[in-house]
Amino acid sequence: MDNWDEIRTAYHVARVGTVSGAAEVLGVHHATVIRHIDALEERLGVKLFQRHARGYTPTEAGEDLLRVAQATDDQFSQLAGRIKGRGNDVSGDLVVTSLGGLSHLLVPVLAEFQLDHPDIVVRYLTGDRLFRLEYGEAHVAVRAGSPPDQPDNVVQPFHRQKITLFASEAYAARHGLPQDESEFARHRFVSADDPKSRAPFARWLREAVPEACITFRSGDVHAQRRAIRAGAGIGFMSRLQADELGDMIEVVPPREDWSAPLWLVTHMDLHRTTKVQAFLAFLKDRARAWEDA
Amino acid sequence: MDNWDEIRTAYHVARVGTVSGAAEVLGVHHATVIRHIDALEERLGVKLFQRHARGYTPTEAGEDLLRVAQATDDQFSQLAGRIKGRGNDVSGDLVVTSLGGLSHLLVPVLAEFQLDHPDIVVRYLTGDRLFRLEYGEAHVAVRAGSPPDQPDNVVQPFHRQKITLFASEAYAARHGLPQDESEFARHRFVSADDPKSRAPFARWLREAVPEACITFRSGDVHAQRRAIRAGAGIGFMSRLQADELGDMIEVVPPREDWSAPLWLVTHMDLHRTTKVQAFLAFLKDRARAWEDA
DNA sequence: CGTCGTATGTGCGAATTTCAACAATTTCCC
DNA sequence: GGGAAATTGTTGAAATTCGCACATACGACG
Repeated sequence: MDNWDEIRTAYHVARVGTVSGAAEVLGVHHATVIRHIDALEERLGVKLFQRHARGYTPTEAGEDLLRVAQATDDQFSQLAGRIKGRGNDVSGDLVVTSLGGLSHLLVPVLAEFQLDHPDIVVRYLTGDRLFRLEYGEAHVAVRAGSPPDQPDNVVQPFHRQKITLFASEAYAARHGLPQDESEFARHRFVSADDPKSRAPFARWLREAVPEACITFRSGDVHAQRRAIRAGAGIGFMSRLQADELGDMIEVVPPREDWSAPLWLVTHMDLHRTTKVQAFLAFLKDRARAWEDA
Repeated sequence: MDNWDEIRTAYHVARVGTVSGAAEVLGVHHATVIRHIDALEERLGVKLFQRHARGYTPTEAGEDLLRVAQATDDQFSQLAGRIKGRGNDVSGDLVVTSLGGLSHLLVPVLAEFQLDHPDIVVRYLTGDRLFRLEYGEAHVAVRAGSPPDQPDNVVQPFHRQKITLFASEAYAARHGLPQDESEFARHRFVSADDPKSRAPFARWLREAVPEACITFRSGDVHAQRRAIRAGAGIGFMSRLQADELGDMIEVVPPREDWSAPLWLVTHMDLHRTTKVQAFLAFLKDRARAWEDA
């Protein structure tokens, strides 16, 4: 039973009772309707209508088709309503992904956004692997570093974190603070575990500080942060994070070339939807407050 | 939501996950599939799939469509099965119509046919108006008189009733019986109420018998029969009916030109179905027994 | 009884759809 | 890392479908 359009044609003929009337409803020529019916009957091997000069009267098979097609038409109408409506309301899942290290930025925003839109179910995905927008794994991704260049993704600059070296007050009390770069060699540092990290501040650290001074390494950003907080060493952190933790001392002023830019990435197909647009607008609005920090 | 074929295409794409795979299943070119999807998405204003090099991943809207279309496909498959099967088994309604005067012939046959085919529901329609095959009011009609010449109906000769004049024994005892036509004028006759009846025996009666002698007239054949039986007059009846009633005297031998031929009429569209064919074969078989009477 | 309005049915030209081939990209696998 | 396979995307050519005009038939209404 292929060719659903012919079923739809037969359905309207059964409803209206005449080929001409059905043709008018369908917006096609009545010859087309006749040909559809003939083709469908030939394929089924059963007459669906009895032809007479006053119109088409459905046979038992035709009435059976009428019932089924009526239900189908209802189903499709509801489906169209749902689909068209879905584009214009903010509901369903909103899947956001980012590197785990950005959760302190995103989670409060996500929570507030969910409060504004109760029909939304927020799913915040983080992990070591990158979740891929092109496979529909997420609606919005926050990426760091060099601008992503996926062809099907729409990328926009988001936020530039002010990043610099921090030490805890406990560390400063014990080891003092370096006054300039020449004193770095006698301090301890906390850094990422990955020696090939392309983050600008990580590259700077590899050049400015002897490797032996990096005494605490972890692949997890949260663990690094806790280590700095606990006085394990001096390490990079954003000002926002430092403010939040409290008792953190800014070792040197922020440098522009340390800060990794953040990018908002959405898939082309989803970028236009009001749900995604609503979230992007909300996120950018909240991000303006960060700039003042 | 018109163009059901595009929904069907989208359904298969959502099922298989790739345009190429869906195209193979559908037996069309993959460019066709792409255009269907594009057209459907444009009309809905919402993306149904996210495109990537590994295939098409359905969005929420696409998954919604998948569910609905899946159900639709099931429904249509079942429908096709029912419709195709219906052509080959003897079930459902069997609607037979005839003039009311033939019920004594048809009812026993219909009852026996229903016994042979328990899935059949026999509906026997009689009435003063002719039920019209071309409007689907009946599957089979038994017509009398000149061969019907409807273009869409298939007509076959059925049976020729042996018709002649009968009188009840009570009438014969009271009035005697006419020995030849010259004595008709002093007898009483039972006939149809319609002075314009074109039935051959009715026309003959109008010419052979003075109108004043027709003392009992009724539009209902059964009433005429009862009147003859009650001795109200001499009247036309088939031999079969007379045998059934008993105590009837054949006034004159049957004449070939009195008997109205019966015709079996079916609508072209229904004539080929096994249900109708089964009934026609059954009816003709039983009719052979009448010939001997 | 004839006319008119509405219906189905059919041949032919045009428009839309479909097909075929090629290009580009990604992933898988060695 | 590199080649092979698979998939999407695009453009011109072919085929199917569609629309128009006309023929035909039937019922309603004076």
